[in-house]
Amino acid sequence: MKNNIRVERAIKQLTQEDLARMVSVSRQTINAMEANKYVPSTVLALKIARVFSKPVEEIFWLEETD
Amino acid sequence: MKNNIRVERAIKQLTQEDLARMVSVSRQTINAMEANKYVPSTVLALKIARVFSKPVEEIFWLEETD
DNA sequence: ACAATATGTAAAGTCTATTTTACATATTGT
DNA sequence: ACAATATGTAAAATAGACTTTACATATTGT
Repeated sequence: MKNNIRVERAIKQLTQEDLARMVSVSRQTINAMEANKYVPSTVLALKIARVFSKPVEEIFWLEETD
Repeated sequence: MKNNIRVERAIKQLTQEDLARMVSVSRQTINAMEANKYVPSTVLALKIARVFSKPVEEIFWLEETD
């Protein structure tokens, strides 16, 4: 699975720490997600999508290998 | 977080085991999700939404407590 | 009623999401 | 250039996602 978080964050001019606070996780969690180091929970995906006012599918998408 | 999986599954006339196979998890995983016993990964949410041809947000939604 | 299928649930195990702390490097503003 | 802010990353710890096995109950079709 891949994601667009870094781009969406740039559009909204949010730092990793800003976003982390908005969705109640640590900054390292945001950093690791952007680096595709792990798959977030659905709760976190819904919260992030809500911050960016976009559907989950526009921010996270499956790859062949998923 | 809550979900609609049982309803969507009924609409498509799929058993828990059918759905489990389609998204490559165990039947107990589907059963536990329907019973709100845990929050699935985003990969699993995307796969389930794809099976039902609906956006993730129409199948999973945040509660106040999330 | 009987047989087959579907669902509920539980326990133990594995794997991985997420946190905390800490430090190094990169970027930005003045 | 300097100071402040932002990002990368790592290690150890905790919590929770997901599996496997197993059994009990409920539902459905004949």
